[in-house]
Amino acid sequence: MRYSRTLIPTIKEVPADAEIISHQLMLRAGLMRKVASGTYAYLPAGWRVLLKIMAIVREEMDAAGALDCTMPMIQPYELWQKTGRDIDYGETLGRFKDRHGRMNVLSPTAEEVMTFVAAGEINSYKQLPINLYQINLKYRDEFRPRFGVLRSREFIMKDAYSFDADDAMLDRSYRAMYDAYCRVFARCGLEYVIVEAETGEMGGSGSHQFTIPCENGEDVIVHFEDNSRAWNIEKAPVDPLPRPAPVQAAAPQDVHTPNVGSIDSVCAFLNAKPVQLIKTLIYSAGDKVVAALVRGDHEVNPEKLVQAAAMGHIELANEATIERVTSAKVGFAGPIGLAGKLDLMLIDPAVAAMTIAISGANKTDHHTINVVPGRDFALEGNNVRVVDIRLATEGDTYQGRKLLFKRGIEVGQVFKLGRKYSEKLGVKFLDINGAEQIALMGCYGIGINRIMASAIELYNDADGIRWPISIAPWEVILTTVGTDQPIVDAAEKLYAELNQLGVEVLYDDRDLRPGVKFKDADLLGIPLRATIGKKALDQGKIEFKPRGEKQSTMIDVATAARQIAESVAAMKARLNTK
RNA sequence: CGGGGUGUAGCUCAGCUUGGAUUAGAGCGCCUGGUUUGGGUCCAGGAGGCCGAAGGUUCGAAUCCUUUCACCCCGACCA
Repeated sequence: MRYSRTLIPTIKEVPADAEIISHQLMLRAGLMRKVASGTYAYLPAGWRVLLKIMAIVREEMDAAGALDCTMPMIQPYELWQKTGRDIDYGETLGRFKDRHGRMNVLSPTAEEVMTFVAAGEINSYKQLPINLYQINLKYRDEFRPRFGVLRSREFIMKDAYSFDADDAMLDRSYRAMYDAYCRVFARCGLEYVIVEAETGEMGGSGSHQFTIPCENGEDVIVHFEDNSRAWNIEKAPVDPLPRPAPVQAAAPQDVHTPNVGSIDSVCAFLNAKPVQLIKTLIYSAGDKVVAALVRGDHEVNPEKLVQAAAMGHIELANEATIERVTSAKVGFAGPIGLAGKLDLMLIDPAVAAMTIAISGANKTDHHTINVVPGRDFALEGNNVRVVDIRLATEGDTYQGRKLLFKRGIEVGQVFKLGRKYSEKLGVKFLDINGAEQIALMGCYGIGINRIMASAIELYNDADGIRWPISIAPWEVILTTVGTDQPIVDAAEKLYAELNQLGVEVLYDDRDLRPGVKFKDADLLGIPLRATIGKKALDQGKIEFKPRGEKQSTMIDVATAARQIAESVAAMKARLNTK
């Protein structure tokens, strides 16, 4: 590709509305432009990067036996109603009515269609296992798109769906994807961490996330110091605190705390610390009401809560429900005498481990002091249980080992879905005995754009991007200094030779000062640069230099193309075998 | 959806508090001519704006008021 004939609109200044480095560099290097909040146009150089990432993903998926296909982006709403995800997804699900008044969904993911299609075609155990995948645009009407391409409304995802006859087969399908993902991210040149994850709205029984640790990540990774295990914050387990020996304490007593509802204001008013408080949160699950008790300085982990409650979709109760259950305004719920008015009360072990606590009094503008868990409210009972329902905090332990936190970007996730979708959409087959069975499923996603952005987050310097060669828009940039005929002739010849050898080369043939061309080359982040200038060329040499290194080596014009091609191959091989 | 902020040239921004001599500006980018050629040359000339939109106040509005839209940040939410 000749630089003068392509469109790579680099800019010197940092765009005002780009906060994180990958977003800034993608704009500055002319890879993309914003069209609206959360939607981007990819320009030629940026699109080349995405194409290369997709090619790697395809190769590894194909090698793992998955089958490339494509599903419609516009899907009938009824499919989503069948699985209940029209509700679960909420406002994030993009939908529109067509001219006939039919409701449609803009695909945010494709479990429903893929399962629907599979249901029509799968009817024998002989067809299993099978794994279908696509690389396609996805749409999610995010509350708040941000961080450039990391949380956009429209993005490219590879999503694969396996259909399996039994648990062992699902395990194998899952493992094949897991291994393929390791290869994909290694080949993309990314350092990644695999974390144990929750399945969230996807449903299912097991999940791992592939995460790129970096400062600007949105996900919190909880891990052992030696990285031998890591969890998504949603999943991270914590050791329960030991139950204290019984203490002598005065009887519980209500105190007047006018208009003091939040933890902070209660602490200020009663001169207490959050650790001394019991936070009582009221949730709804359909028509059931659940209370969740955590210590004042802890947060409820919604995923753990859903698991523990086992009532399906669960959300914070509305004001009316809270007032009905607690007989008080919002902000004054407490555990004493509450269990009888609920379907379920879940108590975090850290609350059970408190000696003397402060809680809401179930009376507007009142709190109760001298609350002793186990004495003033039961820890066990028909509808009362002590169970881990909180988010881990830094300093917590698990299996006696310290838990550390770091941030990361989620670039891929694998799930065992079980029968959640196949049952509702009818993926049935006859087993070897002629008995009807419902297929087990797994689903496996990779965020293509996120790979691009996280590679930049990981590899950049003051001059710009430093692409891993496997996903760089071009492998080599050929730069001429000056426009003397011998220079141009040598460059044209080398350009032709490199193309012949299959090297992806961007030939900067522009009549610009060398400084400008070098700056553009560095900003764009092409891993190797060949420079043809008068002084060296007079001695039959050209300069060759990896991005980011000061020193260039002189190579003979005659053998330059071959040497460059060898360097490219060596760099790629290093990523492939990692 | 709550809180905060910003909309002025393609980009980054000044001007707005205190309305009028600013004929709406600067730097970068763009076009023309010259100059220069190993890390974003220099000189000269030029094109480019309903000051986000709509109402209002005023003799007079980029500037004050009201409404609205868009975008960004924090939060809530989220595979």
